[in-house]
Amino acid sequence: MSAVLHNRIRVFRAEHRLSQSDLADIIGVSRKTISTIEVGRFVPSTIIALKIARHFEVPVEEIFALEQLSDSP
Amino acid sequence: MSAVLHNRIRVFRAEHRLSQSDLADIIGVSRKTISTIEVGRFVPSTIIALKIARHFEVPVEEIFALEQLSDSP
DNA sequence: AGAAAATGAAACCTTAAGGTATCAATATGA
DNA sequence: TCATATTGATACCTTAAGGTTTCATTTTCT
Repeated sequence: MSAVLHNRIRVFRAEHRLSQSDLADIIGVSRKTISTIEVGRFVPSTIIALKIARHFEVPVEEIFALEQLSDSP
Repeated sequence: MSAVLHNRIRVFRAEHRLSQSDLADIIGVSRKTISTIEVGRFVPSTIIALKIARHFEVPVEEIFALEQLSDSP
């Protein structure tokens, strides 16, 4: 199941002038969660992805994208 | 972070005549993973959600939807 | 420059995701 | 009807997500 998850959270945060803490509070998670997702260390749950996308009013695919690796078609 | 994640995987599987095993193989996860997600017992990772949506050629939001509960805006 | 805000990271902990294997019940089809 | 496929569930295990807290570094703003 090795795939890399790219994200553009930082871009959307910047556009909306939100700090990681701001977004974390809005979404209802900890700042660490936003930070680790943003840096690409953790893969968020679908619930978190949907909440972030919903807040920025874009589809999930505009924020998160798969980068194909070796396996998993 | 209590939210319920609705999904329409079964509908898309039916339309595409795929068994849980079929989809599991295509996505690269176990059948149990598809089953538990479909039944709503587990919340899948964003990677799995993207892979499922990509296979059915629809946005994630057409397959997975948040159902608001008490907290978490 | 100096204070305050923002960010990345680390340690530590708890719980959920996801894997394998197996079984029973239900569909499906020849 | 009988065989096969499909599905839901269970038990057990491993690892990653996500939380809290804290610290150092970097940005940002006066």
